[in-house]
Amino acid sequence: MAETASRPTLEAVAARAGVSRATVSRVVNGGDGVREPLVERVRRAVEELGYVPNQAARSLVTKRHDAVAVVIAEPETRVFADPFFGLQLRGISKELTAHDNQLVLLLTEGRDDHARVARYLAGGHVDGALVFSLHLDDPLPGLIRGAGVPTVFGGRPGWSDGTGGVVYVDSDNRGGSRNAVRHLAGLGRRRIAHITGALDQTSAADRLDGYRDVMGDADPRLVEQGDFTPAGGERAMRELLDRCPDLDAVFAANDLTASGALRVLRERGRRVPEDVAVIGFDDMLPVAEHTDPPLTTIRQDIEEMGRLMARLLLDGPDPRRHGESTAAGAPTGVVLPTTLVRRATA
Amino acid sequence: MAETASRPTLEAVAARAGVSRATVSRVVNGGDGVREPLVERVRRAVEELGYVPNQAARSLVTKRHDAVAVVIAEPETRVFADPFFGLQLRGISKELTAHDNQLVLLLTEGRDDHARVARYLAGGHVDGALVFSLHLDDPLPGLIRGAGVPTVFGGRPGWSDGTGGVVYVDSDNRGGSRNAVRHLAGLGRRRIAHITGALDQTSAADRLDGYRDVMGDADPRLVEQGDFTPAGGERAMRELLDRCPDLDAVFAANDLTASGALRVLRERGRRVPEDVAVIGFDDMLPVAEHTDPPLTTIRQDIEEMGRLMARLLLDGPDPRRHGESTAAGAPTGVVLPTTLVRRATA
DNA sequence: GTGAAAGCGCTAACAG
DNA sequence: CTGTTAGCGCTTTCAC
Repeated sequence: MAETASRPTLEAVAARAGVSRATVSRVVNGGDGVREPLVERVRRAVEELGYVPNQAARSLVTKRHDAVAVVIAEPETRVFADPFFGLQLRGISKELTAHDNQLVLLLTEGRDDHARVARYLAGGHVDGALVFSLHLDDPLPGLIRGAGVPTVFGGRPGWSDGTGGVVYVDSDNRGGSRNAVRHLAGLGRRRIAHITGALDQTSAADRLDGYRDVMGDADPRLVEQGDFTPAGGERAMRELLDRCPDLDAVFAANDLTASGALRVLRERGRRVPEDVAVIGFDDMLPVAEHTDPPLTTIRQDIEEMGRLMARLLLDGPDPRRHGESTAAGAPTGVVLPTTLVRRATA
Repeated sequence: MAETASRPTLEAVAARAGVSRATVSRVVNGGDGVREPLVERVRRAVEELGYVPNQAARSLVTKRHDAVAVVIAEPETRVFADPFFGLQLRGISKELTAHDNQLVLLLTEGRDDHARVARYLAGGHVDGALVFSLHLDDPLPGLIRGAGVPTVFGGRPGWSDGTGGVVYVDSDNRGGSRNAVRHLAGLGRRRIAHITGALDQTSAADRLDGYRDVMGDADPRLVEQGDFTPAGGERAMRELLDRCPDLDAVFAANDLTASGALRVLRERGRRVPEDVAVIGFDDMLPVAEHTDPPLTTIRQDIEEMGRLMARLLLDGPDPRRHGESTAAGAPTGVVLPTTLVRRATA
């Protein structure tokens, strides 16, 4: 690849404006403490020369990079199969942009990549990291914490090993789940089944907990494991129907799962919502609006989660020594509310 | 946000290994021209100290960044609604990683962002750019070419203004399209309709051209405009059915569109494929495998497109003065083949 | 083959 | 308020 063409330096601008490099630097960085006429002259010189600061030189002295890494683990599975991460990225990007930070995307596919990511983060190339760690046993979070970079996690990490101080943003999975099941119960449904997500992710576990909160010690055969995919939803729905033909409602761990369940329900001749009411989770528009019939679901504001993660990283609580307890001693998780969106299935 | 903790420098490693900074530098950068025992000593020192080169310092002198920007315009519309960009990103990421390059993600949402991106690219922060420009009238490509950064476009740009030398990677949309229509014709279908994509994108235009290549001057009422979304597919399908109740096949511009069309077909009581054969484009697995019935479609290897874009940027033809004609004078577009994947709808 | 020295372009004390 | 002066950590001639 080609080298970047040589661009004008501070020196050049200074010469043109007839001032010192330091003055130009001051103006470029906000212009405080420089008298108006000079500011003006420098601005013009910058303009005329098309000067853009050299970030490398700046970083070298400031030790800041104005860049944040976004680490997404295991794209092979879900990533981009549903729009989840895309939306999250959008939120992150907006917030970072507003703070003049760049987004360095790190996608990982396995153990080798973990080492690579850890090395990169430890290398101090970025000011912080936003990490999506999907699985309970993922070694990545540990590596990352070891790297000593301020980090915010997307979704509650599974390894709450008591260290506290882990910063994360999550939806109120448990509460939303309760809401869903209560809604179903309010509709008069009594045999409410649940298709879980991949239970090695806290979001799935939390949603299952929410279901149990409301259902108490209901028939355990009403719960079947899914994996957040339509195919998993189909499989689980078939299983459930065979096992409990009398079920009259299904709460699916996400919209994709619900779409699979819906397909099986139709195939088996159950009317939705007359015979079986269905409710999903996520409110993934392209999915939820186009199932047949349109899906009632629990909405989480995914883009906002992304934005919040970035904000937390940039202004966050005690970012100096992330990983320790804060002064308050509290683990700093932020949980966003969910809302029920009613369409046609429940 | 916190500053990056201070890490060991070249100097420290040199001291520890009992050599000069220059020697350490040589070893770190491949170790050519350094005698084996010394290499060994330095390696150990690096290891023990956990030394990682400071990229900013290196860039400052080499003027290279080992970083590539990926610019995705207008996320609001399609991006991440279908897995297209995600897959592409994955391919890009893999290739960049293999070349030790970082991926800087630039998402844009409007005119303001354009200026921002142009400034960033012109600022020489990255060694090159991978750009997805969706719309014919997008000003972004122009701005980017003006920034003087080596660039590879994803999808054939619409503004082939005769300058030549534009490097891009695209699927054989037109050929794939012909293939689809011929397949339908081979099945004995005669009234083959086409639901287009958003026609301000070259991929949609090319697919329409392919359809016409085969259909010649067929009934123009068999073509209805869509927009690459399921909703657009539904709308267009309804229209088509009203206008030409005798149609016996539909070629949709992408799988999402086909899924919408399928829904309407079912709703109107047409059996697929008996009454109406349907074929899509993309082979977006989560969509194509789970339509009802599973969708026959034209596959394009999206991840490979991404990988190829990155490869082209990194080793590309005459990258020094991108934008000019190459020695051969040819515009350097790379077009990837497509294949027909037969499932149940055609 | 190895070391010494000179910057890369910028910011941050510190003087003036 | 503005200019002068040191480096930031690294690569790269250029001698030895």
